[in-house]
Amino acid sequence: MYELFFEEFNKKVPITAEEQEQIKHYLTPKKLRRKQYLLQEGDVCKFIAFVEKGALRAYSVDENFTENIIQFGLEGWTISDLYSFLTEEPAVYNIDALEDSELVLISKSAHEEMLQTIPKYETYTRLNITGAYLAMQRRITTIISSTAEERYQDFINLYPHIAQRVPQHMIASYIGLTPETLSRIRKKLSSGK
Amino acid sequence: MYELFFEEFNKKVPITAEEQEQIKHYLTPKKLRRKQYLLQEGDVCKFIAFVEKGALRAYSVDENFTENIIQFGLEGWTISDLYSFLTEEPAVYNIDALEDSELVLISKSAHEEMLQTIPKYETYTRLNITGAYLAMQRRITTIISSTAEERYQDFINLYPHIAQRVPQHMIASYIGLTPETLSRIRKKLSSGK
DNA sequence: CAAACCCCTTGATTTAAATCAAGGGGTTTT
DNA sequence: AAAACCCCTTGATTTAAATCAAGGGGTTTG
Repeated sequence: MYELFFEEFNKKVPITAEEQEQIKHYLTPKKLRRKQYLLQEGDVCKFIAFVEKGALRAYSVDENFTENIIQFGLEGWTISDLYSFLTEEPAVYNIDALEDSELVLISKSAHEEMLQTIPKYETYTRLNITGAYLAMQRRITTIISSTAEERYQDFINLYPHIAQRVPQHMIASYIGLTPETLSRIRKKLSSGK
Repeated sequence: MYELFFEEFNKKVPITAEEQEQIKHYLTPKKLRRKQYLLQEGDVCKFIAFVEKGALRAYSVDENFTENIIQFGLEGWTISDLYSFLTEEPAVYNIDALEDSELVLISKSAHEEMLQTIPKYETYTRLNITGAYLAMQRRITTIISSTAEERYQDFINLYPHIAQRVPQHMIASYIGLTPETLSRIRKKLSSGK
């Protein structure tokens, strides 16, 4: 139920069995069916979600109803609309499941209580958000200075297994391309040009 | 010398005069002249820099010697090659001053000691990196789903005063455009089209 | 089992932005 | 004070990617 969560936690901050028991009280398991929403835009985001099993995505929808995927959430990853979570303003992102999934949710009050009472949780959170920041910085660097093909290559190098679990059109959206362009790039790359 | 640093610190985490004195021991003031490097790619980044006064930029250089600006650093902001700082691998970014500047540097050892001994410093760091993450997430959302004009508008809305302190070609680089394109957008926007 | 849906690819055309070139004007350096 | 440099703009052309359209094939639903 929380196996992977504590495995990842211990990678970042080793904790005792006692601390683990303490933290468990703040965690809420949740299952999602494929295509089921975890968060819809306009609602306040009231949790941080850790993915024990499955795959999620976070995306915004623009005025042409185009979905822009900003984040995937696979096993071991954390996903949220963090701005909404922290400020309690309405979310701008939607989050739903790409396959049946099992999550560990941390509510706002649990989050704040643990920050106050469990120093290793604050360290875990700082390291988590630092890792997310670095991933995003790297991503911006790539997006700003790369061709479409380079973007796809970079994505595949970074996440070799995601392509098998996520539709091509979602990968295209995530890296800022159209599905047709991605299709042409894939053809070109596979024919060795 | 550390006035703005503690002002920003207290905004995030109020600290006592005693804690402030304690933290002061870990801080190192530094002045940079305009165009002077703080960091060059290939060197390990050994500090986190807080900008008391002035303006800096962080950028990478691609194989065509094109500079891609990933971050500006104005008063009140923190700037570093964080990946290099944390992993001690060679930096991929350069950081230099756009005007004469005064900084507060935090070395790796100071950073780690304060994390261990001053809980409010860990909170300050977590809140800092969380803010940076949210800014970057918002930026990725904009870059992926906007036209060139929308990108510039968004930049100007977010940072109305930066345009007066930073050359246009650097703003163009930061938002992923060429100077010529930015110039045409500015002309179009100012003529009310 | 058929209809409906979804994913992906391909071709043709359009378009937003890049690239290349040139020049005006202000600032900095010698 | 002049040369050198830098910033910015504009025009012309090219190009990478988007858009539009169409269709094949697999999966899901009724």
